[in-house]
Amino acid sequence: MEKYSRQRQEILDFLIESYDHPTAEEIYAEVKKRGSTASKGTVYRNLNFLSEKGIIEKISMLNGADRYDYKKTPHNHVICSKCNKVFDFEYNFNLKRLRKSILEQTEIEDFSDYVIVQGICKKCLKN
Amino acid sequence: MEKYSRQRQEILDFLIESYDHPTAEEIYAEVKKRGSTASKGTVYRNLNFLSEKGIIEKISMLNGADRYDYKKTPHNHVICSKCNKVFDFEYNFNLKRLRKSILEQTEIEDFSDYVIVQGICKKCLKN
DNA sequence: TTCCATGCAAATCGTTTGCATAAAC
DNA sequence: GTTTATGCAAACGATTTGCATGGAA
Repeated sequence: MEKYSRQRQEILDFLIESYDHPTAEEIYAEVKKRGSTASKGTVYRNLNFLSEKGIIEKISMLNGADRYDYKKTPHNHVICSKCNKVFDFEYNFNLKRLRKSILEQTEIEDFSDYVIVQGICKKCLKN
Repeated sequence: MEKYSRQRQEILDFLIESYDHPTAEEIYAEVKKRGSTASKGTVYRNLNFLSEKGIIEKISMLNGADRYDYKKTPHNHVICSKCNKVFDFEYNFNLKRLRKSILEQTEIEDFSDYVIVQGICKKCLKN
């Protein structure tokens, strides 16, 4: 039930080479600049499609537009709650123990092997 | 520069007794039902005020409206990415080590002592 | 030739804002 | 009296949707 399209490919291609968690708006602007015919609706539709497929990750933001990340290797995110910048970090959680805690305490059955932490970045701390 | 108001108190009171991470809309409906005169604008303004003060926590959602939580005791959140339900869980992270990883790998200086995990709940897994 | 994906624009949702009024101090 | 908070409605940004058309299988 899935069909190839040039626009979807262009959007995914951009995300694969992208390392700074762009917003839908930024993705739209960039693929346009590269000559894509993709409309804004198509960009949103494909971002949803790709994240439902598990190919990319939708990063929900505290304030402002969501951001998107191609799933290269599993990694965690820290988000600056002032400027919304997203940083990647690697960390070896005790997944077995974390899994046990969540299963025991909540109704969640299946979950991601990465976490999100909120914080304030150096730059914003100065201001 | 801060002044008491009945509406703010009503909103906070509701959040204190609330254990299910309501949205702004739900908070508005509930305080209204209890006889508050608070308008929707006032609800939003106060939720922002209270979360900037650190009295409540704003939980940014993957899809749909943000949710709010009175800060009872520090705890982590797992969010079902299908139905958006938020579950609390307690877990003893190795905060020292986590702190070190984040400081070394990112520009984040100061961060929360809880994490957010994404998952799918039992109910949604069935469908 | 059948569907799925697109482009476009209008619609929707969640949230913020401007302004006149009301309440706190 | 001065300042901060409110109510209301309009404005806003981000995202979704309906519909006619175009492109892939």
